[in-house]
Amino acid sequence: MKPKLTLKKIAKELDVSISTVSKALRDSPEIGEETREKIKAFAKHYNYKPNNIALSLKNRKTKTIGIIIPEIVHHFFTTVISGVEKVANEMGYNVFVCLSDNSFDKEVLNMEMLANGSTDGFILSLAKETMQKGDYHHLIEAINQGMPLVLFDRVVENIACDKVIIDDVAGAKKAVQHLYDIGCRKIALISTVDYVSVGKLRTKGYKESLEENGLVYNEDLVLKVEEMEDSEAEISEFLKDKDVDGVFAVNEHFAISAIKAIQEQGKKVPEDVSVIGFTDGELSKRFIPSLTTVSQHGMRIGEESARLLIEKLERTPTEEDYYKTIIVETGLVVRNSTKSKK
Amino acid sequence: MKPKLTLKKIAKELDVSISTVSKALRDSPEIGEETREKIKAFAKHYNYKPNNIALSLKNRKTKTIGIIIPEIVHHFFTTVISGVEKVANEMGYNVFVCLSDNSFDKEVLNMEMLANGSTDGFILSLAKETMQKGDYHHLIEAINQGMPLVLFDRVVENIACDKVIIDDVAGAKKAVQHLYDIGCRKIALISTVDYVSVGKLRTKGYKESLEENGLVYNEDLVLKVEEMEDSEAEISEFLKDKDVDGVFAVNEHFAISAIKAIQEQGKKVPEDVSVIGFTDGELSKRFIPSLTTVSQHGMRIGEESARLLIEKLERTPTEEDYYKTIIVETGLVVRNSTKSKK
DNA sequence: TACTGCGACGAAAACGTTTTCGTGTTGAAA
DNA sequence: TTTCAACACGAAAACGTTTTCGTCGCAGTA
Repeated sequence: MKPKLTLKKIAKELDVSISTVSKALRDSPEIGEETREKIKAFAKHYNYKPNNIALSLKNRKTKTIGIIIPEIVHHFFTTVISGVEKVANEMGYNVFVCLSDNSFDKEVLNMEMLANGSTDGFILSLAKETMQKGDYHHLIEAINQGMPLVLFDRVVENIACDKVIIDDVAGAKKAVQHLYDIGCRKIALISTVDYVSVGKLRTKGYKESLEENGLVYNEDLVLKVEEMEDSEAEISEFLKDKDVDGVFAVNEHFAISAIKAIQEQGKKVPEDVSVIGFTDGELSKRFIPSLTTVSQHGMRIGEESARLLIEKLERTPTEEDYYKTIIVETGLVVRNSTKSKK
Repeated sequence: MKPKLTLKKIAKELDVSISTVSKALRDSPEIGEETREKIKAFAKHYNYKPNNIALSLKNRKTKTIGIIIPEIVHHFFTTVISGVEKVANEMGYNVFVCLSDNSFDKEVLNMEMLANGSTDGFILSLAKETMQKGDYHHLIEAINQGMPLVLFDRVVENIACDKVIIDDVAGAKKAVQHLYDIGCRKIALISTVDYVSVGKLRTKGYKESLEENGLVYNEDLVLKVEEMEDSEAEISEFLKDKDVDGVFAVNEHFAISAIKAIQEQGKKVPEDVSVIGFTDGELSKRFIPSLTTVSQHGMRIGEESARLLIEKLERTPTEEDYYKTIIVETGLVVRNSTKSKK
């Protein structure tokens, strides 16, 4: 109900000037001890808090970073957020999360919104629609305007900014290699359509690992799921009567759908077919059988992204500009959806 | 690289005054057509976008609402966010998401941050630690300062603000009634500690439903889980050799832990024991057996919350102030973790 | 000619800060 | 007594907008 205390009101109340109040509160030696204490006591008593907006306008910086993610249901993204928050808070920054819902328009809108003063820079994982369109003008514009940008996970090559990614190829190879090691020889791949960079790269890793182990790549064993919504039916159809002993899925949802399909055919996981996923989420941990997965260390990705961004923010603009790409190692978490080594 | 176009720069460039530029861009009839077109063309060409911070400062409103949630891993909260975003965007508002990580301090920090100009109001679900402490001074302060506040899900009684909740008691009764209807007579409850309001209320519903059906409340059949981390072990211990034919768990994690424990004892779900959860998340849908749950309609909760908040924001302050509590109906989603009716 | 009215634009205040640069009052040194 | 620091404080600009209220010139009217 009280209309917020300002410097001006304090000044009026205590019959001093605004500048005196400001200086007193910031412990300037310019102000006499008596006045200073009086002002500070008053401010404390009435719980004065400086107006952030005014500060931002004055300083031309907001001490805030934005993170735009395509969807929030993926556990991976939530861990990234945690990582970003962690280091941002340590460095005195606040974090605003925005969702693009995988929509190009919403991504652009969010960026414009954040770029017009609300934040000092942002961290972004591209929306699926954006990658499909291949339209990155909004990124370039932001960069040109001097907004630092860090891309993570779903990135695109020729944009001049820092990037934090995992080695999808290596991760996929790790997964397929593990399947090979436990004896699988007929290994299927369930991936996403190719314009999602991770789908493409993980497919590449799958191929390479097959080759390295002397297996041949067989198109019949590869499914590229189009629609997330119908993925379950599509996967079930794909696996029907297929002679496989291992499945590598590029995310945990696909992996679970695969397990269900396999069980419905009367086969057992992992005895008859071993299944391995990507992204270590809640589902992977708690499903029965629990899933062997390639873990992405979302937390670390978030931390690195935030570190890169803040580093850039706090550098004097005269320093040389160059861009880094940080690759965060993947790990392999072995659980019960794959046979044990023989 | 270019230091952002401002009204002042446009004015200088075109040799008119700042006010003229501002008016021209807002299509004021005060400005002659020729000048107006010239200015608009220039602005468009150089992609002028007004500075949000300056606007916020001037208008004393940000057209932004904040939502603070305790944790992001619960699918329920993510659906609430979606709901909030949906109606907020429709009404021309932006949404900032902040996490309290269930920590009291972080909740207070987030609120102060958001209250100092960044947002016009917020939507909040209380952190566990806050409810445990019972310290709500930060809420009261915010309200006193004229920041509208909407609480959802984890609310507290005597705070003067709008609230959006589900009828936890009724939802719990629905669940237990369903167990009764399919023939269960020895029904266990797995709940949280009582200071989490939902735990308390759902326990109440459990009791009431037992009574209504002529069953007696038996403390031995009730577990209040203390630590989320060790919940699995705790639940397993609790169910050991316990003679039950139905389990009502107040969230999906507990429900799944219960199913695991039951299966480990060599019993079958749902043949020997029926299990029902609360909150309809990803896990419930995809677990095997899929979970029968009480669904909370997070999307609608988010929508209602945003609607309430914006309504309050756009009302002239002279109008009468009173507070609503909206109760969103729960639904029962019957899946495979409960027997079918006989 | 003198007044009125209007079209087209500019000056300035305001939002809440911080900060630079005064300015007036002391007390002490010369 | 004069001069000069030191001290304690205030005025004002600046950040980027919007908006109210001029002001100026000119055409139309009496």
